[in-house]
Amino acid sequence: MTVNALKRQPLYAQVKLLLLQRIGAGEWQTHDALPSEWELADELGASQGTVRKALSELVDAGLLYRQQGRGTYVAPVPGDWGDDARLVTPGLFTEQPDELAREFLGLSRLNASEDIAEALQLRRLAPLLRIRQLWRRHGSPVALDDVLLPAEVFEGMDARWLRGSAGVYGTLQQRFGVRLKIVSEQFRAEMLPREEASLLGVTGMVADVPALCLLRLSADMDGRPLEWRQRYCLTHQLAYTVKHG
Amino acid sequence: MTVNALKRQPLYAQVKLLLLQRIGAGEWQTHDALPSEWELADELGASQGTVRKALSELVDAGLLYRQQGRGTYVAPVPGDWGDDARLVTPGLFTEQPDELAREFLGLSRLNASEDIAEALQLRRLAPLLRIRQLWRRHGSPVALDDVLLPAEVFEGMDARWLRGSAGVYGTLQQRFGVRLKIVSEQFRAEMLPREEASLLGVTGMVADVPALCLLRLSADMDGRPLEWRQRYCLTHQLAYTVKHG
DNA sequence: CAGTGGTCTAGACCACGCC
DNA sequence: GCGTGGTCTAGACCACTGA
Repeated sequence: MTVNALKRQPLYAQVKLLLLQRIGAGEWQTHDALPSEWELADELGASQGTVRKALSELVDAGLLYRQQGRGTYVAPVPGDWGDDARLVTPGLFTEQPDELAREFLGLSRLNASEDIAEALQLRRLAPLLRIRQLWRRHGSPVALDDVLLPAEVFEGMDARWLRGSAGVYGTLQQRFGVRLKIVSEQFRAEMLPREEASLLGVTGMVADVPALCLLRLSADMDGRPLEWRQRYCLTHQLAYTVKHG
Repeated sequence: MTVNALKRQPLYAQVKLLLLQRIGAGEWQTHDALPSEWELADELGASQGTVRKALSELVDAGLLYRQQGRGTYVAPVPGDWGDDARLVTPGLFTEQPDELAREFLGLSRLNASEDIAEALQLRRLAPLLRIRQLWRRHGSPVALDDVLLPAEVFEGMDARWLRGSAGVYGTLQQRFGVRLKIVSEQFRAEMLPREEASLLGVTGMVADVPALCLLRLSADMDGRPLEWRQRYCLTHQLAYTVKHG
């Protein structure tokens, strides 16, 4: 490597970081081809094998995909359900899931509770952005999201962006160059709280409904936690399915 | 490579498969060191880099672990909760989880329902082994497992083995040389059924309790589905936490 | 056919654990 | 100091894609 021996990081890690930054900066758009492994190797003064190792890790991380004989491409940003999670019929693991329609409900501000401040490594009562959105399947509400983001990091967030089709993760990538990665998720069964029941259209006689409550913590590629998401799912006839590695 | 060019598999894949078989056969025990990368390379007639690639994939798959400067070792078989799942306090992602005690309840036989037969790629009504076990935290029941396995594959299963500390996955590894890997999991919120409520010690006035219902499909390293597990978790004060890769 | 990713080698050097 | 895993290189060949 010509220059970048500044840090005592392995060369492939430096290459990976550099590519990560250039992808984040939008140098290549989704489904654009990167330069070939040899071109990158020349350009960065590393060998093809070293570049290949860096690219492989980015492929494993889901940021790139490869096609033999063609090239290496920028992968689309995963939607708000991630690459591996879907809502399908309980017990049927091979079922093709139906598409969910996203409905943006609102963008507001609030202050971090103690738990959330700790998880996001913020001070208590730190300002947060709250994004609410509803998921519908065949027109019926099936899930409700509360997405909490550190307000200082995402200053200038515009509700109009969130009405678009990109979802929260897509918007963060496009507007702020931040790519989130799920760190940890918690699942619980709860009786659906009143406010959420109302938003999910569960009212009247059948008000006492159990709901799947998902808590998600996500971080950027450097590991800085940036998202706390709470999702209520109606799993009366559906199951929250996660495919493993 | 000297001989093994039989299949049109890459050499590293053949090496990986060979090591997988030798590990499964018990050639090395848990925490035993494998031969060094160079020794394996000599022995198998491959280069160190090729052996390294095979080992790396086994490390990624969780079967081996490495210690720089020391060696490569056989990883312990993960417990019935997997490497990444725990029960912790909701909202606290960094909490150290308390240990769960496992209580074997029984081994019985039944015939596969349609769903299960399909998921396990068996004929309808195929015979299954059913293992029931209870999980306690600080003495209180918190989860109940029904593990269903194809009876023909695990003929000779002995209840005494399952009383031991190895758990289901440990027993399958030790007694049958089969290592399972979680393929997919489904989460739902349900009202706890009567039978499960009774086993979990939820009785009387507070009988109407929501429970987290987990459905898990696992396969061996060749991808053959071999386990259908249903788990009810009491998530009143706990959350089922999954760490992501 | 040329260009790309995918595999493999031999050899080198580094960083770490341990005696 | 020695043996281990961890990195890096240069060069080779294969398999696939698309003009």
